[in-house]
Amino acid sequence: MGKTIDVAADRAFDQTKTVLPAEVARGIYMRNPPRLQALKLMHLMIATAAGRMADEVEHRIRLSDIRKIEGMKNHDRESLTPLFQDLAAAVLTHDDTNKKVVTIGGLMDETRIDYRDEVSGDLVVTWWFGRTFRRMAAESNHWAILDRQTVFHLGSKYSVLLFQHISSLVNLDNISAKTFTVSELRAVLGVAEGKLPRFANLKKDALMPAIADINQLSRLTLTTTPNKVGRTVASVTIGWQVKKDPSAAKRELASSKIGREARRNGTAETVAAIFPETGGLTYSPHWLDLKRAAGCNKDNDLIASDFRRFCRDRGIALNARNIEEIFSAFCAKVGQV
DNA sequence: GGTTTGAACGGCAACAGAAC
DNA sequence: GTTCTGTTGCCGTTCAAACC
Repeated sequence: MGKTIDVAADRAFDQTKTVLPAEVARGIYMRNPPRLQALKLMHLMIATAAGRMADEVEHRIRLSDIRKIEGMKNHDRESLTPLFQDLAAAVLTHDDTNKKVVTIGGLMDETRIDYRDEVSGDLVVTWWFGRTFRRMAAESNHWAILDRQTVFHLGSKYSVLLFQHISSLVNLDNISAKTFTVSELRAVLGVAEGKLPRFANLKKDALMPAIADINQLSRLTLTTTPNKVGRTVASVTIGWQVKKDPSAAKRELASSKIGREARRNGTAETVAAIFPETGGLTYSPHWLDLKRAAGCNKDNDLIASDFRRFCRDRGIALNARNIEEIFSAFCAKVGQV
């Protein structure tokens, strides 16, 4: 058994993260990539199975649990069926270069939607992962730990596929960029054959929106550098950095999807601020600026914990509309210590 | 000079989610 | 439940620049 299953089992309690075998995350091995909602469903199913994803067992989830996920549409039997059809059509190709064996198989074996209780508004979905997926998961020694909230909020399948691919590379030592040929990039992004035939379209409609989406909603900042042969783009280097202050992304995840693009482009106001729920202010420049402007020099960790206690005692939410004013007034009162 | 390519711009259908 | 708005995904057109 590979290490990935151990990591998934250890983290099964953590509802905010999904452990994904790197072979799946690097979707370059997946043909017929599913549409966005089906991809999110796949992440939910793998997260639900966690340390048992490689076992030949039945997994189960209720529709009501799917509906609880923010970023997932309000599904019913009719809308779920084509998504499972998508997942059933996804083909995994695993090339074991040591054994010199290529394995081709499905992600899913069988999915059943039990609608006996549909009248009450609930369904039970049971599924068995395909043998190829289970073998891949069992033998996997590399994994990606994905922030579940980010995955469910990403707005296109291109974003999800690129995010899971880059996430599987982020923790590798001494690597902070990877170069993809244009055809590899198409495979990573899951661009169907014959679609977006020109690089200009691929860039404008798939790559750049995905980069912008990931940069806005995740802990990562991605950059792209086209590598040309003459005038033709032959490959693209994608670099990544982990944000020192992810509070803007967290704020965006907590806000409405409406107007997100405008905020991304800087053509609309940013969403209301949220004071960090944990930790100090050392890596939160926005809150540090407010503290300094208020003439306060108290320790960054202490002022944060004191302010959270202050809000808790008075029933003030950390995402209150005027949280910045309240924090500024609090800092001004604390002043120099 | 013809062809290919990237960049910029816009249009349209479909869909999701918010607002009422 | 319906309407409205924002967004995605895809395609087409035009222009300029580079290539053959």
